[in-house]
Amino acid sequence: MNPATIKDVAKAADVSVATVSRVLHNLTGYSDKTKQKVMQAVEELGYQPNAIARGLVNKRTQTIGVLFPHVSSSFSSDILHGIEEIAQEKGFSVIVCNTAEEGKRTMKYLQVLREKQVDGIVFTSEVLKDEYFQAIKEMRVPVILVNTMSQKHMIPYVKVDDHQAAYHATDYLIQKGHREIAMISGSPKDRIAGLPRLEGYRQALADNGIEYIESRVANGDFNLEGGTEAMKKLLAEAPPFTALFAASDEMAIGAMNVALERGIKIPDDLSIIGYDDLKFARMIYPPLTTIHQPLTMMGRMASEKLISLIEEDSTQVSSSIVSHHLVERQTVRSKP
Amino acid sequence: MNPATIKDVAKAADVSVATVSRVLHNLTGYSDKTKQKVMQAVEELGYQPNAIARGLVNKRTQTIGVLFPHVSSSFSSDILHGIEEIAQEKGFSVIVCNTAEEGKRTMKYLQVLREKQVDGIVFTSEVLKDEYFQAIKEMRVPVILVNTMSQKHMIPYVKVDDHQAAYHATDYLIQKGHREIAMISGSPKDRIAGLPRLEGYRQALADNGIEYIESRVANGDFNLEGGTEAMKKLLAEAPPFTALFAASDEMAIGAMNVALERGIKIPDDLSIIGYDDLKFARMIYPPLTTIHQPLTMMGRMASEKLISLIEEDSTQVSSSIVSHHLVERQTVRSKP
DNA sequence: CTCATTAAGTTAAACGTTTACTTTAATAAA
DNA sequence: TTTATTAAAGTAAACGTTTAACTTAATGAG
Repeated sequence: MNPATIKDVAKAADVSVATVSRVLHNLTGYSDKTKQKVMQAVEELGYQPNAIARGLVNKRTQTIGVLFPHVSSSFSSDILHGIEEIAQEKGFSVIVCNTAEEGKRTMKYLQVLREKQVDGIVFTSEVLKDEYFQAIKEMRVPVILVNTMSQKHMIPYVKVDDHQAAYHATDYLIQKGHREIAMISGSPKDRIAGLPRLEGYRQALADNGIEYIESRVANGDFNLEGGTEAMKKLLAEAPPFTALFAASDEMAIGAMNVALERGIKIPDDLSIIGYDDLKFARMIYPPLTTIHQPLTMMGRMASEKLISLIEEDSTQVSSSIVSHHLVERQTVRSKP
Repeated sequence: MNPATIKDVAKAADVSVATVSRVLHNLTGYSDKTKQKVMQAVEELGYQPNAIARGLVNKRTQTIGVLFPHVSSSFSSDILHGIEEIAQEKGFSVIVCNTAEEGKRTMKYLQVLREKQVDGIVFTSEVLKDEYFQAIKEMRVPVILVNTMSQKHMIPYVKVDDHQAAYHATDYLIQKGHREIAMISGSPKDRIAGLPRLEGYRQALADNGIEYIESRVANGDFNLEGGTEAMKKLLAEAPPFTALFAASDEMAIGAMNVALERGIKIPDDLSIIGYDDLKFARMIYPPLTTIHQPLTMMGRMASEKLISLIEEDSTQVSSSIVSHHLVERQTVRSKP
């Protein structure tokens, strides 16, 4: 026996499907008695509405798609967590899409999401290519960018101000008395997370009258291995430094590990500040001082914005720069 | 102008919708000439099929639902990664469902998944209550369990043998010459991940003629704080020990941190082995020796099994015990 | 030339809802 | 009593596909 449909309920309650539908939606146009009959039939048959059929007529699926470059990173999953939380609260489901490195599957996924008629899209941590923008535009659903942005197209985004956050981190080290400050950066070609952090660092130095020395910054590609390599390079080639700003926690940890191996004490011999505040930043020893990005909250905000765009069909775009904050743990200390 | 439908294509190509549908599905019953016309119309109109409408008639949505207790844990996201990877390869989308602690939202989500007509369900890391089982049974879709199992119901699962893995970890310490071995466990009430690991530990001791001392095991609830608390308790109350088996990496790290704070050198003074091999196990210093659970692969396997269950409608259940392995890093050393 | 076969195509029902429109009957107002 | 009003329902179209059943015309066999 197949699952009960609204027709079965109607038959069992001896009314029309329209009436059943009305009862189920709490509309008007039926007596208390009919309502009882209907409810009883629903109960007996274990009826559950079919959202697919509903979606077909409403042209609404109550589903959003979320695109990530790496689903499994701690980073993405924190954002996802926030998105999912709000979505479910508001009656939406979320389809996760792993676009893989370089957005290899982005176009493919965009098409799937279109065919599946999602009501909106969250696009995270990847640069929004023109091609993507066009595809999304054709779908005529709202998008919201998280942890990325587009200067070319007016699309609402949620992100922290990387430049400012990097400035903050660097300035913090300076306030602690450091003047020889190295940096492990992301790729300067990355205009979203790479360049701005590098520039924030430079600006902070400049504003404090500290000379920028190019050999004091090394690119670590945001990951652990990159961090250790960059640290080794810095130790070998850069003029001595008493503090280090790493543009990601992973790189910070890579750097800490080589320091540890070489007997460089943290924070006594070297102060380190990271960026991201991933879960493990507080797990390592000593716990990492870092820039906290409120990822879960950013996910929530994005979800909320997107859904209001969907429901109110409002056309106004509003982006949010969410504020980072610096969490002081134990890897930075004042220079005497 | 609304998105083009198959009717629009039919009109533009001057054929019936049935014909369009057939050429789109590469069936027979049309000439080359018509195919050209249709393809051209598709092109011009930018037609994309509507999966919702298709789902309604096919009774297939090409979508699976995945239930997790914590979406944001590194643990879950590795599994999700594997699931998503295979799913997309096979043309399925995945809806993520965060059931929250204690499965507070599990029933609610099961209902959503039913209404959305998912074709199958992956249920992870949570005990399958009777209530859940009934709900899923009523949906008449295949389920597969990951990282959990049910002795009561015959449902295929993918997991490692926790008892055996814990035995392995403990035995490894013993082979390294340790005989005073403490354990930080999960809750013994947890029959999936808690008890079996504890029993694996006990069994390994027994098989090697080592007495089990109750005060040498402390419950750390699988998380960091629990790990640090348990470690403190052990240090204070347990008879001295030279090695420690922690039933999760997080707890292992918690323990390592208190060791570090108290000047206990790892592995010189104390050997530690963890369980899970989360991403950060190799990031910390010294890198953690631990039991590797192939989470991504488990996700892949689950996805594959589920989809074959969906597609072949085969009714045979086959579970997989996947093999863990011990990854030797730098937190264990032989006792002289 | 007739009949069967086949290829190329069309028609229309079905999937499970929602909803605009219509009908029916009861009640109230005049 | 007649007419308007209202509440309680029913009817049927629509959403965008797929597909079984049917039609038409061309081809070939006998």
